[in-house]
Amino acid sequence: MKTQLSQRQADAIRYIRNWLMHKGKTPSVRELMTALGYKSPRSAALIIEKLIQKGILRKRSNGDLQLIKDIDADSVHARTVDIPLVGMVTCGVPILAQENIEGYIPVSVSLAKPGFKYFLLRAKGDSMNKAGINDGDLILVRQQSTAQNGDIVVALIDDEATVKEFQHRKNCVVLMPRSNNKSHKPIILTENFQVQGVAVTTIPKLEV
Amino acid sequence: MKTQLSQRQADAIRYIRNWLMHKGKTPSVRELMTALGYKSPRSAALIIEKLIQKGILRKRSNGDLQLIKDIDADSVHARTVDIPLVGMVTCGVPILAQENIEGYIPVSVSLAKPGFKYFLLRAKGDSMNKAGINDGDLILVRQQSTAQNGDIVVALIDDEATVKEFQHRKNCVVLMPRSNNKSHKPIILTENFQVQGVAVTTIPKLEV
DNA sequence: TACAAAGTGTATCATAGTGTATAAAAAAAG
DNA sequence: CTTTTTTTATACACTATGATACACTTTGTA
Repeated sequence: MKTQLSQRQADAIRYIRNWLMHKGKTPSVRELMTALGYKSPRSAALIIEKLIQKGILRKRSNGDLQLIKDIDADSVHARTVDIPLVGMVTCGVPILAQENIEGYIPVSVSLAKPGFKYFLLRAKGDSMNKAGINDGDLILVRQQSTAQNGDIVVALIDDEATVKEFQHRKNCVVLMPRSNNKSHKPIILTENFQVQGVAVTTIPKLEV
Repeated sequence: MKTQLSQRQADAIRYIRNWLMHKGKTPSVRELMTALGYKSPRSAALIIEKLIQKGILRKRSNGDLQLIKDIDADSVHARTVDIPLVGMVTCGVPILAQENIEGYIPVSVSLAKPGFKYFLLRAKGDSMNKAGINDGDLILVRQQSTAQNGDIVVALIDDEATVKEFQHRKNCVVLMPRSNNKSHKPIILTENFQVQGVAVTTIPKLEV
């Protein structure tokens, strides 16, 4: 399988993959156009035609595009998707709102699997250091509103992104710290609260 | 192999090699024409045909030219080895596959030591300028699949040869940019990915 | 409901650059 | 001089790109 791709075509595939990951659909011709630096929709349409011809894209009956044989994450050819890095959480706003996103970091698709939404969160404090999460680490979080007992979850408590261990009790939810610092206390919540996501991996602090 | 070359043919090879090293492609027929002082594209095309006939150039299936061997390599006193120059990376194929090699460039054996495999790669962008690697520089890479923390490695990320600093963390691998441009982000990968090689030297871009 | 605005994919035509081919002109060799 | 080789001047087909237009769908609003 030796598919000769031009630079533009490779850029297009990566752009489409990211768009799929974050918005759940493929970009329009004009969005691809501006993203690739073209000035005519025709040029982007031609790129798409070429990719369809090469069997990488497919056009469904309803006109939508589908990315076919892209996701083969072998160890030699690493593929990545851009995951938003959430910095400070702004009050009263969804955690993934534009104003909370500091930037996008490429993450291997073997960590951030297409089909789910992820974000990266910078850990603060030492409330989870027994779980290997220390101040400044990056936490890769899969966005979902449900959790199992023992999961490390991200929750919005008092307009702050909190990382704790999830424990569902008889009629309430407890968020447990995992720290050797005794000053951190469990947080007790009612059952009808929502988690923002579940931690998948942590990346030790990157000194930049 | 004593290939007798006319002056014009030798000039053409030098010109083509410079284009390969600095622009990453072979010149068009008309550019060769003006460079050699011809006034008709036919003349330059004839030169190319002759060089193909002598086995110095090769025409690929897609029409691009490839520099098979370099004239300097014929000179006995020059203690050089021909190192493949890798251009666009074809997806799903080893980085040193024939279709990725634009040509061969003579490099001193004091840099490319016999016993290892090397290739040359053209740096793109400014993501490593703090490490002294700037856009357009040629990077001499020793081919190997292991790396130490802090090594400047070449990896295949999203069908592109990426040059970054290698950092192995607890449960993942991070490729760090070394730039004073903040827009470059680290790339987060899993442990089961392979490095293509380690940068040995960089050859700064020269003006043509 | 009706209508306007914006966004969608697609098509048309023009332009510039590409490699290549043809035949005439010029130069070199006999 | 004639013959052969090299160089020139064009022409042709092909590709990539750009500017623009057209019909269609969605969406918000009156």
